[in-house]
Amino acid sequence: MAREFSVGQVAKRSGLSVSALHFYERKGLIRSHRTSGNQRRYDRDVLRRLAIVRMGTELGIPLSEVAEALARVPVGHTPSADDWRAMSVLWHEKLDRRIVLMTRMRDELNGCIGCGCLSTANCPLMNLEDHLGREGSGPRRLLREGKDSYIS
Amino acid sequence: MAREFSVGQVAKRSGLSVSALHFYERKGLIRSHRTSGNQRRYDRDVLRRLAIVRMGTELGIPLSEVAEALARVPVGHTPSADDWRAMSVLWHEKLDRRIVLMTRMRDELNGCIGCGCLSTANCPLMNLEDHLGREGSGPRRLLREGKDSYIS
DNA sequence: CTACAACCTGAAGTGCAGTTGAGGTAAAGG
DNA sequence: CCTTTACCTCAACTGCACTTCAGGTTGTAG
Repeated sequence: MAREFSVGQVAKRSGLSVSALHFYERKGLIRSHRTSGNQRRYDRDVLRRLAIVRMGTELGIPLSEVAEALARVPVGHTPSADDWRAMSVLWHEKLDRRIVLMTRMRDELNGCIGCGCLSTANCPLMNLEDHLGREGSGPRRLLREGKDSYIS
Repeated sequence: MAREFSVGQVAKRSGLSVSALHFYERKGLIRSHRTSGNQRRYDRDVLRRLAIVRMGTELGIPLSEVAEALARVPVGHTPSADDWRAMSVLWHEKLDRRIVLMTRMRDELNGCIGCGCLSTANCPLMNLEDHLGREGSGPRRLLREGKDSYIS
C-alpha cells in the first residue's frame, strides 16, 4: 500500500476536488511536500485531517475555525490521543449547542402546526415578530444565541 | 399602534438592517407599497414574514428556499392556517433530519473521545478517511446525506 | 521515445448573502 | 423656513468557499 499520495489520489480517496485540496493547502489546513518535479505528495495523515475538515464544513463551521482546531494537531503525523480528545470535546460542545437550539425551534414549530398561527399567545413566530414591542421574550433570545452559537 | 411601518421601523423591530430589507425585497421575500414620496411602507405582516426568513437563514436554509416556502403564503395578509401548517410541516421535517444527523455525528465524536483515534476499528474518522478503500461504509453515507439533507 | 493523462501556478470567475458608497429626495422638529 | 434625519436608487464592494481557465511541466504506459 502506497506510503504517499498524489493530489489526484487524495482527491479520490477523500471525495474532495483537486482544486479544493490546493485551496485548503493555501489556507494552511493541510500540508504537502514535493517531488523533484514539484508535484505534491501527501502523507497518509492528510486523509484524517481532511475528514476533520469535511466534518467541520458540513456542520457549517467556517474553515478558519477548522484551521484553528487543526493547528493544534501536529503536522506530518497522527494526532496524539490528547490532541484528538481536545478537539472532539470542543466540537462536541458546538454540536450540542446547535442541536439544542434546533430541537427547541422544531418543537416550537411543532406547536405552531396546532395553533395555525392565529393565536397571538401561543405562536412562537408571533412572539418573534416584534422584538421592540415585547423586549426580552424567549424565542428571540433563542435565535440570537443561535446566531452566535458557533462563533463563541 | 401604527398600521404601517417605514423601513427603519421594520429594521428596528425585526433586528435586521435596512440594506437587508431592501435586499430581501429585491429577492421577492417581502413586499412593500410606497408613499406619494416613494418611500417604502410595510404592513404588519412583514414582521411575520421576516421572522420566518430569519429562522430559515439561521438554520442555514438558503434564501431561495425560504422564498419558495414564502411564495405559497399569501402576500399582504396573515397566512391562513393551512398555508401556515404546510410550511411548518415542511420545515419541521428539514429540522428533524438535520437534528438526527447532527446527533449521530455528535455521538460518534463522543465515542472518539474514548478511542483516542488510535484504533482503526472504532474511530469514525478512521472510517471516513478513505472512501475508496472501504466503499460503502456507514459514516460516509451519513455525511453525504447531510450535505443533501436540506436540498431535497 | 512519444503521446497523453496528471500535475503545476496565478489570476479571474462564481454564487450566496448581504454591505457600502455616491448622489439625490422626503419628512419631521424647532 | 430650515436643518437634520431618514429615505431613495444603482453600482460596486465584501467575505467565504471554492471552481475555472490559461499556459506551461511532469510522469507513465505503450
